[in-house]
Amino acid sequence: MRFNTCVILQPKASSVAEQFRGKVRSSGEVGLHSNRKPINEPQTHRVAERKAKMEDSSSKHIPENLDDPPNSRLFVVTSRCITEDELRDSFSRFGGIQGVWLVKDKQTKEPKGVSYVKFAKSSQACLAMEEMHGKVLLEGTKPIKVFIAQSRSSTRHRDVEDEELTRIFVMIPKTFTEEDLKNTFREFGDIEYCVIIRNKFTGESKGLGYVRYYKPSQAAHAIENCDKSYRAILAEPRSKNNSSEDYSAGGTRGGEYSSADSANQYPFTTPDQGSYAMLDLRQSDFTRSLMMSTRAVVTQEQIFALFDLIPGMEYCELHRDSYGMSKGHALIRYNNLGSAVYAKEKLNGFEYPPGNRLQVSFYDDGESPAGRMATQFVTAQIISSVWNGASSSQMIKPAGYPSVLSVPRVQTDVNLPPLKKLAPSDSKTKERLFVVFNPSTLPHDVLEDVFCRFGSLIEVHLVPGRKVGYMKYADKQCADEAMAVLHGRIVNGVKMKVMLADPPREESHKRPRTY
DNA sequence: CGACGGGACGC
DNA sequence: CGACGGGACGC
Repeated sequence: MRFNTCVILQPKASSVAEQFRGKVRSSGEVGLHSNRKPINEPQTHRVAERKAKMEDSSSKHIPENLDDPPNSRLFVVTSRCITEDELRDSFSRFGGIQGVWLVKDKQTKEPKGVSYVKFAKSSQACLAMEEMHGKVLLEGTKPIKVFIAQSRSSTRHRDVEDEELTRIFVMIPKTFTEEDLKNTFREFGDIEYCVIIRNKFTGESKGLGYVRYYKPSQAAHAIENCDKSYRAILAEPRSKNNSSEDYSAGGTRGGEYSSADSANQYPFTTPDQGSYAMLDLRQSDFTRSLMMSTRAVVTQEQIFALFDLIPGMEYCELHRDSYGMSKGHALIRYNNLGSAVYAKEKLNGFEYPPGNRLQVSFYDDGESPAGRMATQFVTAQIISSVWNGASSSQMIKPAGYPSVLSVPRVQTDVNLPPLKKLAPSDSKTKERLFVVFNPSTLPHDVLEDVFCRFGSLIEVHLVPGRKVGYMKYADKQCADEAMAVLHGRIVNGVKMKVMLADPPREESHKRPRTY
């Protein structure tokens, strides 16, 4: 036992956050410091299988990786007369000490009253900080101050605040509520609050969240021990926010749409939702009205039924041109812009009756600046959202709607089964297909349209910048059938190789618990 | 040939 | 205020 120093622990506040970190003014210097070499801590290295070479132990480390893992090193301000052994003894009860180092003056070799204590884990360092800060180690000396050491590469000279050590940033299922988040992470410590990052307009979770603990050791414990699939890391402080967060067309910033909730309308166009309330276009007849032209014989009832497939139609009238029956045009109006844009997207070029392509355009032909803006805006949302899973399929009428409307978008040399619903996005993937496109990739929505038809499709994933993608299926047989039917086929002029995907890179993660 | 792996909060 | 050592793997 090298416990020959009487360590006096003065009971004080236990939370670092509450404690006063007063200045230490060490006056006299008692030239008592240990000159012995650093002692090898029983590290958990498994270097055993090396050539027998460096067996003479006591020559190596002070830990090489000073900041590995992050926040595992303490910066300790003490009396100048503290020894390395005394420090080590004081902190060893928190476990995992990898090194203790007293800073000394370069010239005089006198200790400067500051030292570093390296732990194996951040949680150990944090706990030691919380417990030891403010303690009096040597009778008659000032209480010590204990901080997480700045990383060696950092040039900052500020103390690391608890604020930076108590909030973690995690990836969670989109279905998680704040309650779920709290229930998941409270096993690691007392939680001050949980926040889920949501789409500001729709409230839809982005699958990311923050958990604020009361103590750094709790946050560290969570990061070290929570399921790896949460990818927990320390959250960057909010204050020094990245200066450039632009909301404009930011490329991969998709997903800014809502899920359906109200019965007969597209949620992103409900009048009381602010998406583009600023463009006061919702009540404009022009931007909600479509013109349909046809050369074939159609009846008022047929056209009505067709455009009524899109929710929100409030007016539809067919006008026959002279000498009836050979030509006609119809005026259709919806009660919201989104429905009108969607109807145009889906029905323009649609063959009805078969062999006859309908022409559908905006009544104002999209020529007004406001109309163009609105069209672009809503179209962008629709393209990425319509076929995007269970929530959006709610707004599609169950009978016939999808299969009828998707016809003009996809041309292929194979007879496709009708559209099927996507599997819920949190379904477990049972099989993945790897698809190579030649000469170029296909749009996401087209692929979803094609690959969903065998059932249980969870998600289409296109690899950015590559001509390949992955199709995730919740059912193996569905995936196999898709592969059998689609391999080597041509969709919209693009030939596809459809293969089983290699297993994803091993990451030994358990799946997130589902409560 | 043709391979995935991610992340940020209205002041 | 109170901040960064000693010593050198071996293809």
